[in-house]
Amino acid sequence: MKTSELILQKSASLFNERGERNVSASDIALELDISSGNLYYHFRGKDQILSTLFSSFYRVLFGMLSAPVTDKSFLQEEDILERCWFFFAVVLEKMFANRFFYQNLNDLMYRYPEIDRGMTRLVGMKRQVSKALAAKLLESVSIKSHPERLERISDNMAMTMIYWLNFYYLTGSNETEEQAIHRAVLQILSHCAPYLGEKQCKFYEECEIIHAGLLD
Amino acid sequence: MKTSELILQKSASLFNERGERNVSASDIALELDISSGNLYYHFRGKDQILSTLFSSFYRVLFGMLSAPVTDKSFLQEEDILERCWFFFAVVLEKMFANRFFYQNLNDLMYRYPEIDRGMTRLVGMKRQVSKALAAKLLESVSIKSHPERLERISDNMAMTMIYWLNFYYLTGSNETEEQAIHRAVLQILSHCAPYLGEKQCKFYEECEIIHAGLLD
DNA sequence: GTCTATACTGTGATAGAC
DNA sequence: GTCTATCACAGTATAGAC
Repeated sequence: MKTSELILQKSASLFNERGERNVSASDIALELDISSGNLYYHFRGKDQILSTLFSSFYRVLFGMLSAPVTDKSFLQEEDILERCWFFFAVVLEKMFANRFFYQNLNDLMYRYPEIDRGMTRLVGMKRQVSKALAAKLLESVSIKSHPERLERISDNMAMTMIYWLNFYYLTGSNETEEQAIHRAVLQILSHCAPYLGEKQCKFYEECEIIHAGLLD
Repeated sequence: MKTSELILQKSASLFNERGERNVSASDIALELDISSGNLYYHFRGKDQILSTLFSSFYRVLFGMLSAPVTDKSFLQEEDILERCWFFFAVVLEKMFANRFFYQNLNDLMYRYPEIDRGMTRLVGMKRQVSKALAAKLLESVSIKSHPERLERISDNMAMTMIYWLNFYYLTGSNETEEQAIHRAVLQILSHCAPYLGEKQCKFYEECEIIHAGLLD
């Protein structure tokens, strides 16, 4: 494996572990058993490592988030709730692998205009997608007459997508990655739970039961 | 006003503005037109300033959060939703004034064991209070048989309490402090909205209307 | 590509004069 | 209490040898 690839990989894992601010260029070099001079040969500095990590993260996540609004068939499916479940699970998995961006969101956006712009766009997509999915899930319910209600719900979904893993960490829980992600998906969908139709409600409750089972 | 008081006050406002990590002891001294030597006479360093700010924040917020579970009469009131509204508004106002703690929560908890312990306890209280309030608000509804549903809702409330202001900032909104806080309260209460009784629902909708009016 | 050596910077921190 | 040095150190960055 190429050194520059190794640097990116190790940087991401150290950032996740200790927080981006608490990892210096020398720390990364040290952990990889290379000299810091070598590291600076491959990247102009920590800034560029971060920038590279972010653009690749941005590209992938943006693609994932676009799917439901781009792919016409997505929203038409019979089993829309199941599709939502998988959609959020995949997105959250990607976010989890790069959770250092979310754990220090404000600081990173303050210091790097590039991350600021990118994250703002990603948040925009998250809200847009949440709104589209919520609208579909709740189309049979009578909140159509309350547009601000729908917005309230989709904003809650977007916020949960972004912050649930942080929050869950705060509660001192130490589940496996898989459990944490499933729980997060459940928590996102919970915003729609009171409005679900009978068949969808059944699926949602099954998810709850399966998740409860995982915790034993 | 005493210099040490001025230091604390200016530190908090700079932390809110630029993020704690981006403010050095010399920055604080500079902004106050005092020498950094003078600052170090009053505090052992930035650590101690932060520690002082946190203990005072912790003491006040913990007291506020305890009220509903300590004060027996709180949950017995007729107008429980109104009381919840004021409760959250007061708590959020305090949190807003010290928002730098929440904007860099992970990093601060990673670096300062004291903040870690304190914040963990505060989060615990937030969850406990949310649960008690949600249980009261929803007591007439049939989710009593679904204890995990109640937990889902109260966790959503606690998460919203902690992260809504961060999220709202991400959406690029630039409301006044007052509007932002009112919106946050509304968003917290929205988790209970689908389960409210007729009379409470009316109050909730009034809040929505008033808030919408504020935005014009 | 990789190393060693070195220089620059910002921040944290203290001593001693006033 | 407040100031003016001054020091120590960590993190960033570069030059030049191999």
